[in-house]
Amino acid sequence: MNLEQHLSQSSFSSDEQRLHLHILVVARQLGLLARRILQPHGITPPQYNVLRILRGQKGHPIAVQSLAERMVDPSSNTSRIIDKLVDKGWANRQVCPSDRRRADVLITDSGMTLLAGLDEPMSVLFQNTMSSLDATQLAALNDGLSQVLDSTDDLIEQQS
Amino acid sequence: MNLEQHLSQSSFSSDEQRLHLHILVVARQLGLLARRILQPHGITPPQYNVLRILRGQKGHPIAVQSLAERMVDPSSNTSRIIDKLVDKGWANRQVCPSDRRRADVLITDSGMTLLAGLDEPMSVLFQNTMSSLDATQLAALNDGLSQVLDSTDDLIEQQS
DNA sequence: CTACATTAAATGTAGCTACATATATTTGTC
DNA sequence: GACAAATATATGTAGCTACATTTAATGTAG
Repeated sequence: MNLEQHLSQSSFSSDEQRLHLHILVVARQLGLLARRILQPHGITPPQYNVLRILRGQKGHPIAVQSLAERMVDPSSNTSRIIDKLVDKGWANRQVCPSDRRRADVLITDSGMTLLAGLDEPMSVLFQNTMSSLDATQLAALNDGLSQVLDSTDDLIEQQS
Repeated sequence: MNLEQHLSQSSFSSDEQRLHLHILVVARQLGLLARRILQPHGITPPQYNVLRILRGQKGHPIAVQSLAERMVDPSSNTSRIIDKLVDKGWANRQVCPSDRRRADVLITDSGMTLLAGLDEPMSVLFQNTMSSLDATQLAALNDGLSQVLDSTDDLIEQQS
């Protein structure tokens, strides 16, 4: 089932447009599959993303702003994502003593336990979705998307 | 700026995970750029997606369900997207006489005019974001993502 | 030391998705 | 023809993003 069949469309106006749509459609499917793994554990993809960043801090607290920079979806909503994590006992938030505008965020033991149980199924998901690609293709896709990321970064920066 | 820099992360656990994140991050950026082109015209990406499908019908009405199948984000919310298009005068909806459960949707002249003005800037966006890729890379990316799409389709189907 | 600008985080709003459910209509079975 | 199953669409809800604004704390110039 190629993109044309997936969207019931006979053709696209250019290979560039086709790639654009390919990226959007595949991203949607990957997000959907991840969501279904996470949902039974009561966690959403952005919450999982934040929790993984917190674990990567290895005990060092991190400010909300630095968290936002590392997220897949860096937005001004990081505060609200953290609210949910704190509500569920997976993270801790406290005002930074040296700069009381800042909020230091830390993962809790409960959060670490949750992540430990999710590592394997998520890793299996990565393998399953990419299983048809050989090492050469994997590298070519990563390289190509890295170039596209550069272009989009430039275009987004130009606008600000 | 590669993915590691973009997410302020030193490494990933596998090339598969790196590709997974690459796809999500690039999709987000492409969506953001598209949104900024569309926003001044008062239309959102999903609304634009639906309107383009309606134009592709060349005057033939289409049912909500068929529309949903052709969308990048096929969801149960197509009705609400159409609500917005109708409110803004870009589309028409009327009960299908032969099956009154169905709603036939058509693009209006106003909708056609809107799309005509958006064709060029959107096409420029596709070219700009993909400009660093040569024809071989474009083909490799489209082929690779097509394989991933197959895998995700299989995995999603298994679950239903 | 006061006034203004800057910064960090939180909040308000509109629009979106995913999932579940409700409503209305048609189809199929007896 | 009545009635259950299936179908097409619409609606309810929680959580999400993008953008703008607000609140609180810190920096800085005079």
